[in-house]
This record gives sequence, structure tokens and C-alpha cells, in this order.
Amino acid sequence: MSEAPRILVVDDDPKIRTVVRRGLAYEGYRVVEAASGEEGLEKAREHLPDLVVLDVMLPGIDGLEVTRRLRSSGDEVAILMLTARDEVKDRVDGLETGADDYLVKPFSFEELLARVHALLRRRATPAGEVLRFADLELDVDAREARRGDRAIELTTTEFNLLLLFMRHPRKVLTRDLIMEHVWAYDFEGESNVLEVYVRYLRTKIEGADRPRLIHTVRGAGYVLKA
Amino acid sequence: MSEAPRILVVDDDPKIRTVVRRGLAYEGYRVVEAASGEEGLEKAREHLPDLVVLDVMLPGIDGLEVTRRLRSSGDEVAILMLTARDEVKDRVDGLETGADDYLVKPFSFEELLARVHALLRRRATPAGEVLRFADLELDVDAREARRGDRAIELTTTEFNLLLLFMRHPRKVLTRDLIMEHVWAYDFEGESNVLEVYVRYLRTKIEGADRPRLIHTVRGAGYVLKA
DNA sequence: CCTGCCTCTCAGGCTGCTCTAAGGTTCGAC
DNA sequence: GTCGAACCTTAGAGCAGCCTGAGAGGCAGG
Repeated sequence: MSEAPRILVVDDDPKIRTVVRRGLAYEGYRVVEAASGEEGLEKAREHLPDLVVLDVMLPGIDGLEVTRRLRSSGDEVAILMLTARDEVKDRVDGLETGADDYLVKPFSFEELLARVHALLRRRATPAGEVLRFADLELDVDAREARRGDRAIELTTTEFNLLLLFMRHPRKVLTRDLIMEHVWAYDFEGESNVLEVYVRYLRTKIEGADRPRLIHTVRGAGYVLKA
Repeated sequence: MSEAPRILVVDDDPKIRTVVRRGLAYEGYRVVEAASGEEGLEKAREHLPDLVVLDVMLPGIDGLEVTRRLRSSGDEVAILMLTARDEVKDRVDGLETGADDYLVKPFSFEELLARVHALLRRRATPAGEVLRFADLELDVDAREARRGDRAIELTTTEFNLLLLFMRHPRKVLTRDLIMEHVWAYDFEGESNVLEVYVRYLRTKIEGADRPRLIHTVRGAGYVLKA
């Protein structure tokens, strides 16, 4: 992603949320908070974070269930699980359920930071990554797309936009979310730059004959699907 | 390479990593560590090491798979595999998968060092090594390029730059990465020396008629491709 | 000291990428 | 059907990023 990584912190303890948020924000990350499993899932959908710091013990939907639901919807976000001391079972369950790492409470902020760094580095761009969807490929190393056997050159912005779609196929991405991720805009003003770039991408990857891949969802956003 | 060789150490045992890192650093190598297969691939991509010291047994993606992925993406980095005692099968698999040498644990640091030296020497100037891409050849011994049947003389900097491109064809190399490898700059300041040398290379290897090989990727870097 | 070569700097030029703007088209509600 | 909102399309201005040519400085060999 073009900007600072986004981290979602899910914990029902406001004290922990505050400490973690402040610390991570100070390190330059963009942080979103949630106090419950439900809220966590919602915020994850809304912001597409790069990493989720997730407490196991939560009222309602617990951390394990959140992990399960994220994974079952195809989300490959990095997950760092927080478990209470000696809850070995949680730890094991967590990793089996799909968490990427765990941290035992109580922890120092430095410990958390070290793991966050490690996970983000690992997740960022797995080496030699080639993303595929239908007959469309995106070679991250070469910054080049391919459809069938036709190579397609992309500009930086086109590449970033397609990368976002390819990382979240079959998911409707709202305009706001896309703007935030690709353009890092917060802004209020109007601009149709997104529509323009969707068109650029479409003309490049959807040759005259090929079926449409980037579909418009009126009133919502766009979605990559067959 | 113009500077001290870069070595990537991939092992999940922190003790081994520390011993190997310290020892190799003391010998003047630049060392990068990784604790898992995923991290290893990521670091390899980020730093383009000259040699990888790679444990077979790793959580997640194991050493054999790491080797396979490196090789399949065209990476010709030297690979020294570490295998547990008597895991003869690993050894065989390792060499078949593309490793260049192996070392059985437990080993003394001197044994490791000897093999590292041997591999790097072999890599540095394998007798008559000639790199090829499209109709371009780079004779490492003679420090000379050829395109078609026309011989091309290169200065040291030109050679180092072209060598980097030839070792990583079809990969977009960022300006920062190139600067680090060819000029060993850390620096913040501006300089267009890279652009100047890309131009020198282009005028030498891309005669009037021949198609372009070193392509500019605006906002990203350069890439060697047909 | 002079000469030739290599490296790097500088300034100005140019390309093509990004974004805006304005008009056109489609969609869905009624 | 009618109308407004949402989205599409096209063209082009502006400018960051890259290219180019000239030359200064340094170093090695004669």
C-alpha cells in the first residue's frame, strides 16, 4: 500500500486500547479501535486494515470467532492475538484458527511493537508474489499485469488500484475506502479521479472481447468479479 | 558486487542466527536475518543478497520450498542449506531443489565460513560465467558485454549496474535499491547519477536499431525486459 | 606536467502521468 | 415516461520525474 499501514485494535479494555493506539500512532501507523468482536468485524470491513491486534477474551463474539469469520470471508489480514497469561489453550486455538502470532498479557509496548513490525514486514509483499483472479494476473515484482498471454503495462496509480482490487476480490470496495487506500485522501471535496482511473484500468484489462472484471455497484462502489 | 557481500540467514532458532550473524559480520559481510520462510523470502526480495544460509526445518514455508520459490522467480543467489544430522533425504532433496551446498548440524562456525567463502568465490567469478538476457550477454570474467556479435566495453560502474540488472531480469528495481547496491549510498541528498549511468548503458547496449532493454518505470525505478 | 579516462554535478528540456472539468449516459424511483 | 443522481467519457493543462548534454574534478600513466 502506498501509505502508512492501518492497524485495527480490538479489545474491550479501554486502557489497553488507549495505550496501544497512542503508541502505534506515534510510530506512524494509522489506528482504528473497536471495543467488541462485532465492532471489530465491522471496522475491518470498513477500513481493510493491514493488521488486527485482537484480544481473545471479548464480550459477545470472542477473538477466536472473529479470526474464524475474517478468514472464512477470505480476508488474509495479519492477525496478532492477545491472550491472558497461561491460557495455553487459547494460544494453540488461536494459531490453529488462523492467527499469525500471539502475545501473552501483560506485555510491554516494545514487545508488541516488535511483533507488529515483524508481521507487517512478512505480510507486506510476499516475495515473487503473483496475484491471480480469473484469467487476470498481477506480477508485483514486475509491476505488470497479464490477461491471457497479453502483457499489460500499468502506471503507478493504475497498479496501486488494481493491487487493491486483486487483494480483495469479490468484495465491494466503497469509493471512500478506495480513495483512502490509493490516494490517501481524507478530503471532503469532490473529484472524479477514481472513476477516471477505473476507466483506464478497464480499457487496459478488459479488451474489447474479454468480459468485464471491475463492476460498478451503484451507490456503493466497485467490485472485482467474473 | 562493488561492496561487501550480503548474506541472508534464515533459521527459526535465535541462537543459531545470532552465532552466524556475529561471526559473518566479524568477517566483514553484511548480514540480514529472518526467522521464517516467509520472512526469508521477503528479506531476499528486499535486499537481494549474494548468498542465503537456509535451514531446512522452518515453521510454515520450509527451506526446500523457499529454495524452490527463489529459483522459480529466476533468482540465482547462492544457497547454503542447513540440515539436521542424518536427514540424508533432506540433503538430496535440497540439492535437487536448487541449493548449491549443504551443511549438517551441528557444525562449527569455521566449517560454515569455509563453505560460505567457497560459494561466494564460485559465484563471484565462476570461470567463464556469462549472463544472458535476450540477445544481450555479459561476460563476468572479461567485464565485457556483447549484443549480437558487437563487443561492448564497460567501465566499472557501468558493469556493476548492468550486472545488477542481469541478475534480476524482469524485476522492477527501485532507485533506492540500485543506489544501495551499486553506489553503497545511504544518503538523503539528491543526485541524478543513476539516471546518468542508465543513459550511458542505454547508449552502449541499445544501438540505434536494437529495441530497448532497460525500461523506466515512472515513480518506481527501472526494469530489464524485452 | 600533460593526457586520457572515469565519475559525478548541474541546468534546462521534455515526456507522459495525474487530475480537472464539462458534457454525456445510464439507472432507479416515482 | 420523467427526472435527478450517480456514473462514464473525453480532452487537455500542469507539473513531477526523468532525460540530456556539457563540463568540472580527480586520478593514473606517461
